[in-house]
Amino acid sequence: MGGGEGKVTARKISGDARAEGAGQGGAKSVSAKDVAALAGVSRAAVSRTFTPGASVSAETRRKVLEAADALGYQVNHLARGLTRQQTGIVALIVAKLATPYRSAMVQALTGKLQAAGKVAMIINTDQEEATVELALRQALSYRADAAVILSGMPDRSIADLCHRNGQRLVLINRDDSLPGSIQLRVNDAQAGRMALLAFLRAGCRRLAVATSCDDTPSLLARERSFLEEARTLGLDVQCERFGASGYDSGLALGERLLVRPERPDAVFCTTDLIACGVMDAARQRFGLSIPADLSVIGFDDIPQAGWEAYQLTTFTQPIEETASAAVDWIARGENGDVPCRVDLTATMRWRRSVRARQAEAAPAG
Amino acid sequence: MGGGEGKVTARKISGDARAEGAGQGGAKSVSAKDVAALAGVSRAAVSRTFTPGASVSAETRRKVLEAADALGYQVNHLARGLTRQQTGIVALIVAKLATPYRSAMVQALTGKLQAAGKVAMIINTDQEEATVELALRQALSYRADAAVILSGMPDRSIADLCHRNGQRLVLINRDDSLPGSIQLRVNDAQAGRMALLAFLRAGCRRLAVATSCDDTPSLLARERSFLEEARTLGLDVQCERFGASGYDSGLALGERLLVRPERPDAVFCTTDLIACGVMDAARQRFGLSIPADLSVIGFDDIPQAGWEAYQLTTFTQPIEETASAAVDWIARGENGDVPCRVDLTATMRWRRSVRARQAEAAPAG
DNA sequence: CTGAAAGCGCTTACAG
DNA sequence: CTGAAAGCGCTTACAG
Repeated sequence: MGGGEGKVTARKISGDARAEGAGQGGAKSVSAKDVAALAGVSRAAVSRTFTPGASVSAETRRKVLEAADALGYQVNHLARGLTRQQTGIVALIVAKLATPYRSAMVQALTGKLQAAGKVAMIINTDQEEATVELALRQALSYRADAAVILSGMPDRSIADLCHRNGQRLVLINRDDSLPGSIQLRVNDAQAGRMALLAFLRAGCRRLAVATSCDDTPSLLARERSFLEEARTLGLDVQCERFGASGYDSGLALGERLLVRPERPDAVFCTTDLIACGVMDAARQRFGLSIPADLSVIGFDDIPQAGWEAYQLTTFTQPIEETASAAVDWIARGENGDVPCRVDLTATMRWRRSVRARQAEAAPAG
Repeated sequence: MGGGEGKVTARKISGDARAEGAGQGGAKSVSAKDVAALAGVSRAAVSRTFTPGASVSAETRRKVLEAADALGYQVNHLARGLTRQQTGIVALIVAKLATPYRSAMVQALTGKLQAAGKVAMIINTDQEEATVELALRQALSYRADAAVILSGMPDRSIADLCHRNGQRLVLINRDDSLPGSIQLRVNDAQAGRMALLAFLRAGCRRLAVATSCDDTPSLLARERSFLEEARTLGLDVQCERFGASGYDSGLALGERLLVRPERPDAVFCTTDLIACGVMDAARQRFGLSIPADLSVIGFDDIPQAGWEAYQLTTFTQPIEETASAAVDWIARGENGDVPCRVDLTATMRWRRSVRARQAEAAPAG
C-alpha cells in the first residue's frame, strides 16, 4: 500500500555500542514502586508528590523528586487515567489534514490543548468511508475526554454512545446539535451576503459562484446565502459546481465559467483554494486580468490568499478563536447535558481581487 | 492567550431533552465485567473475544458480542496497554504543523499508523523552546510505543531515557543517530548538486542560493552541496540567508538578491515556500519574467509548486515512502538496540521555472 | 475451551 | 503528613 517511486535503501549502522541501561526488547519502565523503594517512602507518597495540591511534606517531596530524577521516572498517564475519571486525551477527528485551513486548525487546537495540559490524539478519516463512527469508537477505546469533529458528521446513535460514556463532543461547523456537545459555527451565511454586496458595489453585474461537490454545511451555507441574496435583489447568478474543494477544482471551475458566452465579471468561490484555481485559470488560460476583468472573493484566508500572486479578498476564519472556544469548553468540563452553541465571525479581509468601487456601469452589451 | 478579533457569542440551546442514557457528569463507561455479567460468562471470556487469536468457542463469542453490542462496550485500550507491553500509541513531535510539507507528512503518517492499527498522538512544540525534551517526556507519560521526531533534535540523555523505557525513536531528517532509533534521510546533498548542474545546463551563470536561518540538517545539506559543487567547478555563488523558511522570507530574499548589481539569473531555494516568495518578488517587484530572466529551483514539491502561477521545478519529497518506512519499522517492533538508517530519494520534478537548455551564452557583460 | 486469580501502575478514601 | 489497602479495567499464565 505504501509503494511509490523513491528508492529505499536500508542498512544497519555498526557503531555506537548499546545504551548503558536495561536489556533487550520492550524494556519495562520505572514505576512509582521503584521510586518509593529508592526514596524510602510509600507508593502513595510518590503519587502525592506528582499530584498538584496533594499534601506531602517538603522533606518527603524532596526525597521522592530526587529518586524520581535518578531513575528517570515519569508518571504513567495511562494508569492515572484508569483511576481518575479523565485521561487528558482529546481526539481530533479529521480528513484531508494537509489542506491549509485544516492544518492551521489542527495546529491551533494541538497547541492550545497542550497549553491546557491535555494532549491531542489525531484520528485520520481519509481512508474508508463512514469512518466518523469508527473514529469515535477508537476515541472511546482510548477513553478520550472529548472528541473534536472537524470532518464528517456522526449520526445520532454513535453520538449517544459517546455521551453515555462520558465522552464530550465538539462539532466544528457541523449543522446538527447533539446532546452533551458544543457546536462551533462561523457566519457563513452572512459572508455570502457580504460578498454579493461587495461585488455590486464594485459595479460587477455578471455574477457567478464556484463551489465544490463536497456538501459540507459551511460550503452550502456560503453558496446559498449568496444565491438567495441575489434572488432577493432580482439578480441572476451563474452557479458552477465541481469536484472536491481544492485548487484543481478551482481551475476547472474557472474554465467552465469563463468559457461561457455571458462571461462572469465576478465570482464568489466558497473556498480560497478554489479561488486560487479560478484566478489562475482566468489569467493563464483566458489572459484576463484581475480585478479589471474579473473580481474574485474567496473564503478562509489561507496563507496563499495573501501571496503576491493572488492578493485575494476573502473572509478570514477565526481559527484561534475557534480553537480557544473548543479548548476552553473541554477544559471547563461542565456536565454538558445541554447542547451549547458558540457563534464565531469570519471578518472580511480586503485585498486586491475586487475592483475598486466605480460608477454604475452601463449594462454590458 | 487566545484573544483576537472574531466576536464570540455563546448561548444555550434549549431544546432536545437529554440523552436517554446514564445520568449527569463524567458517566462511567461500560466495562468487561458488565458485559460478562450480561452474557453470563467470565471476564476472561470477554477479554478473549476481543483478543485476536485467543481461544473462545463460537457460542461464547456470540453471547459476548451480543452483550457487548447491547451495552455499547468498547475495550479500554488504556487498561489493555497497562497489561500488555504496548499501547499502540505513537507520538508525533512536530512544530509548525500548518506548513505544507509538514502537514502532508503528518497526514501520511497518521493515515498509515491508523492502517497499521496504531494511533497517533501529536505533540506540538511550537510554544516554548527546548521542548523536544518535554515532548518526549510527555510521550513517555502516555507510554507511547514510539515517537517520531519531525522537528528539533533531542539530546543524548533524553534519548537514552526513551530507550531505557522502551520507547523507540524515529528521526526524520535529523542528523544524529541514536540508540534504539531509526533515522530516515533524504538525499539533500545530491539534490543540491543536481540543481547546480541543471542551472548550468540551462546556461545560467550568475548563480545564487536563497535559504533561511533555520539551521536544520536538511536545509544546511542542500545549501552546502550546491555551494561546494560550485566551488569545485570554480564558480561563484551569491548566498543570501534570512528569517524562517516561509514565503515571506522568500519575498525578502528575492528583494535582496535581485537588487544587487550583479543580478542573479538563477536561484536555488532550499524550500518551495522560499521559492514561491522569490518568484513573486522577481515578478511583482522587479518585473522579471520566469524563466526567461530568472531560473528558480525549489525543494519539497508542495502543492503550490504545481499551481499555474508557479510551475516550479523542484525535488519531490518522498513523503509516502518516508511515512511507510517509519510505520513499518514501528510496526515491526524489532528490539532495535542497533541504530538503523534508511535513505530515501527526492527526485527532480521538472516544471517550467528553469529556462530551456541553450547554447553557452557569451559571458554577460 | 473456560474461570479464578494475580498483576499492570496509579489514586484515593480511610485510619493513624 | 503518611501508609496499607482497595479499586480502575484489562490480560494472561495456571489449572481444570
